[in-house]
Amino acid sequence: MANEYARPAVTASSELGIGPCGPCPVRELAVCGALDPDEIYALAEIVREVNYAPHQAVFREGDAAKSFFIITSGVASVSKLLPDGRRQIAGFLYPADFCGLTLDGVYTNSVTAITNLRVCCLARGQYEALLRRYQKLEARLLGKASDELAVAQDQMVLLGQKTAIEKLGSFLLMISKRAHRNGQPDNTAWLPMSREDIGDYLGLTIETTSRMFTQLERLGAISRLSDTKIELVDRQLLREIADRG
Amino acid sequence: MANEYARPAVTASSELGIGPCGPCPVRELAVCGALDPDEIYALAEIVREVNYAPHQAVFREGDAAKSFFIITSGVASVSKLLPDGRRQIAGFLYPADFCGLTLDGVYTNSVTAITNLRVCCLARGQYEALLRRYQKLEARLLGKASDELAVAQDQMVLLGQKTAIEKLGSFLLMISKRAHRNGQPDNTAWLPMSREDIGDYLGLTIETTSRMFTQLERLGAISRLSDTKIELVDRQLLREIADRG
DNA sequence: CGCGTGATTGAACGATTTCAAAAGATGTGG
DNA sequence: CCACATCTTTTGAAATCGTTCAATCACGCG
Repeated sequence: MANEYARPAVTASSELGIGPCGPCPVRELAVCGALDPDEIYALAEIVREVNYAPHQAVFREGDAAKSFFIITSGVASVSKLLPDGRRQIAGFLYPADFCGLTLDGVYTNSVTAITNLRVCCLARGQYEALLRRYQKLEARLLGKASDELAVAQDQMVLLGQKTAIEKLGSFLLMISKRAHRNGQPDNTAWLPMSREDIGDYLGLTIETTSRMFTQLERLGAISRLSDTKIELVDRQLLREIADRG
Repeated sequence: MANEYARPAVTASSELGIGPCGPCPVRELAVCGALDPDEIYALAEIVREVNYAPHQAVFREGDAAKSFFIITSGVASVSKLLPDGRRQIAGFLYPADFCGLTLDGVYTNSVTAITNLRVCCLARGQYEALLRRYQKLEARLLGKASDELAVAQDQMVLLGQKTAIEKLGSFLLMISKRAHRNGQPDNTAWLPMSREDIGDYLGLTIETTSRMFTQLERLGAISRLSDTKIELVDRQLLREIADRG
């Protein structure tokens, strides 16, 4: 069933009259938002759209970096492995996020589809040429990168200093904030990723992650509508738990 | 005694015939390395050199971001605080590293001198103008930022997955690698930062950090010449410890 | 209906923290 | 130059939090 996607489906830009960027749902939010309509047209010439099924890899740590990607729909994880198999998820990618940026031509992390995923894919040489041509694109990318750096440092605080319940509380608040920013209700958190993914993101085991869900529910901070749907019942309480245990 | 530096000493560029960039020891390595000699001259017009004594803050999380900095000599820490005082050190800055990059005009972390520190300081407006003027400067900065992002993700693996002894082993290898890259012997690690700094960087308490030093020494991986000078006796062993416990 | 997978719960264990004290280093003033 | 005060690092013992191992539960699907 997942095999239907084993070879990602490709939609060449020429197949769509106006090109893939015309109907793009994240054009304004992504790096592309730096470009004017006519410049977008040049962009549309060189991008490919690619789909991935859950658990499929977009690329893997150590692979030659052939492309740069922008998520157009779905959710993906960014992860790194230790030699013995321990895994750290460095972050989750949502529409308008990018991945595959690298200095030396080798990916330093792996990106894997969690839900059905649609990405916009630019060959490395082409996107580098594009950056040189449109400086505002490079400026925007620098802005996004410095933003990511700030997020990464927040995650270091979480991983290095917070207790298990603080970690899960912070995570749920972060997810709901992100959903809110994208126009969804902010008292709900949709969790397309597994408990294992969440644990690997928070530096916890599956079991501890699960126990903290139960504990947050018992404290009245959240309510579990399903495994993947969490209601933030008492946002204020959750905030306090996230910062002070 | 530290008061001598309470108001950082400033050297205006005009006071030096050739300007502050002429004798700069890190010009080639830092972002500035992207510029040609005549362009450096324009840069020299707008930079100030500033000195800080140990423990002095270059800037603090939440401050209005007035400047962008490049370290020219000494070592500094990049840290973030939780409301209750817990602290995470996100990284250490060495010569040629930069700090103070921000999207929205507010610093998202604090930078503090560990040793005597000398930095090159650019007013925010001026460095933004400079970026717009010299695209290769922006390209280089993007390169450095994406590099930092990769380092940040390595640190997440360390914080989220590694045990105490793996953390300290990885830390010592990282420090010695960095020293080697700067032309120093790679079998020695100089640690200008306190045990508390190291602990806050690795997500450990002072006591655990200290115990892991003792344990690495007992295992024959390192030898302590002093609190701040560590010899990496068995690099291979240290590598194994760092990755597999 | 029964199987398989992912999530939850329980109990014992172990790594790291916490609390407390000793040992070393650094600096000051007599 | 030594004695004393202060600060940092190290060490020890007890407590805690999160993990590990094992079993049960819940859901989706053939």
